[in-house]
Amino acid sequence: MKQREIAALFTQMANLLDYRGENPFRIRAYRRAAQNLESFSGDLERLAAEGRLRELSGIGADLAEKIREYLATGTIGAVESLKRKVPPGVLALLEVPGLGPKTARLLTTRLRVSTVGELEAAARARRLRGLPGFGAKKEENLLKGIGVLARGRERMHLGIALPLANELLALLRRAPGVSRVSTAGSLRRMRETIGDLDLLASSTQPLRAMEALRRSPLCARVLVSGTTKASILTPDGLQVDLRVVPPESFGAALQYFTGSKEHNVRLRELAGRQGLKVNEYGVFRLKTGKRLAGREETDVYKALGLAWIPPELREDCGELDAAKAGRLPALVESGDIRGDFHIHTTWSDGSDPLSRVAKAGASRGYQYLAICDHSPSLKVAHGLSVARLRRQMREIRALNARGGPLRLLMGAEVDILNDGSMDYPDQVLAGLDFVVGSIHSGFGQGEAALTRRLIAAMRNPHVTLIAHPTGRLMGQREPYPVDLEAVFKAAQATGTALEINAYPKRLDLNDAAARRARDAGVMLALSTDTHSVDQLEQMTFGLAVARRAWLEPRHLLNCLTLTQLLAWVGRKRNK
DNA sequence: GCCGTTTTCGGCCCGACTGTTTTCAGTCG
Repeated sequence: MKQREIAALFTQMANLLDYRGENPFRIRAYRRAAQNLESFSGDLERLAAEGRLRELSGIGADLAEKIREYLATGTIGAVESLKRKVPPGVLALLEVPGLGPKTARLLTTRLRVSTVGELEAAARARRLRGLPGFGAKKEENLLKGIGVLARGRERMHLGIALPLANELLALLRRAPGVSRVSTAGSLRRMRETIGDLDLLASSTQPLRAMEALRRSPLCARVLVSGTTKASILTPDGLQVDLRVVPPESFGAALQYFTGSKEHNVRLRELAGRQGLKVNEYGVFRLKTGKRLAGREETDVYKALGLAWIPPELREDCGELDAAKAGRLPALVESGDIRGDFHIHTTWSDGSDPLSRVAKAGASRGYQYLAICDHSPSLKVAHGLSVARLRRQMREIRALNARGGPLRLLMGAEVDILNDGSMDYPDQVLAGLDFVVGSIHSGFGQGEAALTRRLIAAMRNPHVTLIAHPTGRLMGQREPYPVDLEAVFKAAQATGTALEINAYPKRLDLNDAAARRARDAGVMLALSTDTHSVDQLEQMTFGLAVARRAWLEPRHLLNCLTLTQLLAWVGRKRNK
């Protein structure tokens, strides 16, 4: 996680340089480097040790040296010395929405304001409106910005953002003149958390679409509203940005507003080298201004000599090179999913009985569901004693005997105990079709001990899958420390699958880790950790992680047929 | 400060909205 810290310092550097009015391209270089570091999922310290930092895009000789300096000393001298040259509160002032470097400079030099608190006081005392370029309105907007800052700009997870977006899209679809609508931004890329909700519509009457949004009960406040874009705040304080474009530009706008920013910058550079220009209205020839594409997103990419790139890949992580070379992955799709693992029922802490779960799985077209209730140590979840487990197995056999397209697998989510042993004896595990190993206790043991526990579980021939390998709960619990590279190695060597838990607060493994696991030759599995039948739908979120991790059907246990799956489980046991 | 099918120097993505500056600067994405 050192890359996060360094990214934050590079961003500070950019802000400080910006405040001082330095070369904007130098500033951009710092911002770009920060962004790339932020999303870098590999082992930065190893890269540094091998002298390969400059392989990262946006990192040249100078920034590589600054990264090395941070890894060695924990600080970057250039950042520290620049901080000493500006008034102390500048970085905090720049956090205020609507307040940029120029305004910060004006405030600190002309009014001697150096903290957000002083700024608020000055604004309330109406001392800003005398400044050049300042009026009553700007003063008021800065106060609003301070309010937004104070409330904190929380990112929401996909499980909340997606239903909200669908509701707004339905509302826009009904607006007069609207022909097409779509999500855009990080939501369309299916990032695990969303900052602002970006929506796109094509319409011949854009103002009517804006009006529909403004009049919706989901609009608590209008932030901006022009002829092609509007921003509102929902009652929960979430910002929704709507863009409306004419139908002939829908594809180009969709491409543009989906991002990521880095992906788009690369795309435009690519266009420039071909004598083309890309903006939200289309692809144009620079010389003649002739429009080559715009109505469909696929045509935008095609005009640049590229295959259409799935939104989940648009993070400037090699997707443009792959598209150019025709080597984009054939990403897993929902139709490839043949079953779900890690399902809870009323036998432990689930709220639906086996029969109902089986019916729900069948109606999703699944071939199999692994029923995995808790093991005895997890008392709060009514973990099953061996005797109760055997009774449950009898019920599963009886349900399977009725026939039908779906097979229930006899499984269990078995606690990995503090010493790395499993919460059921081996002969009990041997009688199950599918065994999920989980850590639910002893999170504080430290990285070495936790890693040893996971590896010990994987060495048990009956353990099929390790659930939620880092234990994180977004917004509630940090991941426990674990050496994932060692875990990947052991998973590959033992033939144990690792879970991508689809519960939207977990998404564990996350996209970056799942991609590394794939590269290490590990088999992955999507499971919803369902506690009631409607949660089977959360497979959508797991699929999003898988696609962002560049996974194809061959990388996922869920894409095997029942026969193949049972053979896969058997191979480990017979090793 | 980075980077190279046009380059080791000279470029570097592009446009919307707001407020106040009667023609544009600042901020944002």
